[in-house]
Amino acid sequence: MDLKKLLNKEQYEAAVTVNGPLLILAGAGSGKTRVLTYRIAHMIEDLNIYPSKILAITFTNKAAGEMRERIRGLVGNEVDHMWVSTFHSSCVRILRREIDKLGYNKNFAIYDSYDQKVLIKQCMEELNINEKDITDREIINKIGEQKDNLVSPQQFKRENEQNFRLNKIADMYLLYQKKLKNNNALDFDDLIYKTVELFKKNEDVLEFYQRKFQYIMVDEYQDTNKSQYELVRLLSAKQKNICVVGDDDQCIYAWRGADIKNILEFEKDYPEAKVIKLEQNYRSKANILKAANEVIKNNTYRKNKILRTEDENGEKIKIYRAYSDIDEGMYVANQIKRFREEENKSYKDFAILYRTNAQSRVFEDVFMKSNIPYRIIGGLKFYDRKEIKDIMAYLKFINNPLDDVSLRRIINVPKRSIGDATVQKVQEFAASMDECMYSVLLDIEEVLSLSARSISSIKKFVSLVNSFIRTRDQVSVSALIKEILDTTGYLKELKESKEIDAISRIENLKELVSAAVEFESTSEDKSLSAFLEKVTLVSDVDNFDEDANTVVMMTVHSAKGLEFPIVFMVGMENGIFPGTQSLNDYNEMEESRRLCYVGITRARERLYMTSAESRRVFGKTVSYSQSDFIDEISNDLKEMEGASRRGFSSFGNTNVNSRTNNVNRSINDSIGRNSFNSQSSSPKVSNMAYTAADAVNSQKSANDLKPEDVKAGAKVRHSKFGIGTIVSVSKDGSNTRLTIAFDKMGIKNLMYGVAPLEAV
DNA sequence: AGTTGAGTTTTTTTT
DNA sequence: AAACTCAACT
Repeated sequence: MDLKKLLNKEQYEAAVTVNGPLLILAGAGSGKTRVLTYRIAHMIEDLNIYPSKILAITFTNKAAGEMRERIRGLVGNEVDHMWVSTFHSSCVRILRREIDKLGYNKNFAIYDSYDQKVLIKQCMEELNINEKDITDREIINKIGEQKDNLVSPQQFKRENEQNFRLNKIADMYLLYQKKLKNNNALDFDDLIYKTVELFKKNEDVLEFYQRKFQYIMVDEYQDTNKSQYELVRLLSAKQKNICVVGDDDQCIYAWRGADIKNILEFEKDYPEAKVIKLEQNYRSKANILKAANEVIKNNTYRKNKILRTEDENGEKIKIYRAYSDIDEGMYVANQIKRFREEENKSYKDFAILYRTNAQSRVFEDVFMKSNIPYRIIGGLKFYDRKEIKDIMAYLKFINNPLDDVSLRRIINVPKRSIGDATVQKVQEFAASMDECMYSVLLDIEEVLSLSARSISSIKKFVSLVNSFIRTRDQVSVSALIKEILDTTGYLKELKESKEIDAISRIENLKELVSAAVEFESTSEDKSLSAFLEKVTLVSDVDNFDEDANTVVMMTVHSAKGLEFPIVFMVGMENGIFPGTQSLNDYNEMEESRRLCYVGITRARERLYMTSAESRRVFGKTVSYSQSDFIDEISNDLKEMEGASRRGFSSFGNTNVNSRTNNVNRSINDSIGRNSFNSQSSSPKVSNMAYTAADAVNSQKSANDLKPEDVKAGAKVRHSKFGIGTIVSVSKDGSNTRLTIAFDKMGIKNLMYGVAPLEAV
């Protein structure tokens, strides 16, 4: 293979460095998948390395599938002997073979976050923990954090016995793990944690996999957490043929335990490591790339790296400040229509990227009305729908009858007169015998406190599920699903139901059957557990089909690894992106900025960044200033788009009618924050359109509270909150934030120069 | 056992 | 604004 012709100098260097530790710092769009693909092909074709000795770990199943196909294009079906998969899938594959060594059964269930929550609630009940004292979410997060960091329940308990709250959570962690094991189930974090545990406790098993995987590659290394780091370290410890690829600037999963240190300190872990930087970008026009560089350089904790391109500048980045969230949506819709008419673009050329899933709603409404076909990636997934979850619970239980969580979900669905009270008794009896509920159901007569009627209902249920369990290995998954739908009466109940969405639910169930049929025709392993695994571990992006001709909407997180000709980053407002949580936390702010960097670098040709002066959040109207990230892009790279606003004539118009003024003022008053400070506070933005907002602002700056009056201890009057005392003053960029304790209204955070304040 | 209604909470981001 | 929870009522 003539790699020198196919790759640039750095890429070539990276592809032919096969032995020893290698860190590839690959900027966005620098062709790292290309490098990895050729690297592997080179290993197989030129160096005659057995494909089965190579392990390639990617971040998503989609990335894995794509890489596999690209390698197949180079080396043919040899690729099928290689492991190309995500951390989670690889671990499942290992655990399916070895987990009995940890005392689990090989057909273990994988609990998704829903199952996890149910089990946590059960634990809370048993330990008498009130939701009001510690929320289930806090507990789930804390336990997840421990698993990401490889802290066992025992260790966590030992370390926190002094702390009342953490000690309680430690008890929860202990009980939760015990229950998981009783249910023969692992949660997402366990998949990694237990694999590491397996390797640490069974040297022979570790050695086997060390010998098997002599060459290891990890993509998106910046997003690995401690447990994933440890897994890779263990596997590569013997051969040290470890190649990691990543971009510290794209680390956006710190909240999930991703440790940016893993990449920044790779050279410390492996002093003999070779480091190669890929800084040549092949994706975006120069202006977009420059903007990305300008934004990210504001971060301090990073490797210095500047992306460059030989491509032309291209269009400037378009900035649009909408009047409202709906206006923002219409603006985007109009741009899409215009591009289609004037430049002959197709729908699939556009992506709408936002910070949170909830933001998709407005765009859905607008696009629906404007007849723009769209798809949403993420949010409520197909497999999260109630009817799908019900049937999936049947399948999970049939596959693993120890699974009490699934059993409880299906035992009275559809209605078969086994009420909560009955289930509760069974559950308690099972707990007292330290057995799973199913085994109690099998000998239901032993539970003395049940009525004859309950017992007969349960017996019917048991014979029903037993028939499923018997046919489990005889029939295909799709046939099993159909049988469940029929013999349980689930479908019948839906058909007779008067509920409005019954029809769409039936449609969804049909789709589930098709999904199973599709699985049967494509998957090598056609077993029930393979199906369940696939469904549980597949993310929404994995199903993203770039050929379907629709506009696509997703979070910036989901967009990682993807690219689009025209990208709209919407909701670019302080309070959303960066979110309120980030505004006062340095690390969060840096992560937000990295996320912004990821968003910008998704664009190939055109980038739009839009915001709105007012929007509805939680049913309330709020107004946020334009994102500081936009200010970080210099003026010669961006231009303000059409300042046309309904209700205003805008350019240079400082003559604002008083009605508008009052409306804006009351919005600001109600949230104690200025929506317009960004423009007025950035004098460097010179050639941008003057808007009504500026007039409001200049008017307001003439308020009665003089700069010398702004100090802690000073008494002030607010037009709405009354008299208060300034508690603290803090500079935040070009804004001055005041914390004021009002006599009647409590403590508020307000912005000086914006809030209607006067000295007292 | 199931339904209604008041009250509460939700938003980060995902395998 | 919508979804969810909990309790009191049929």
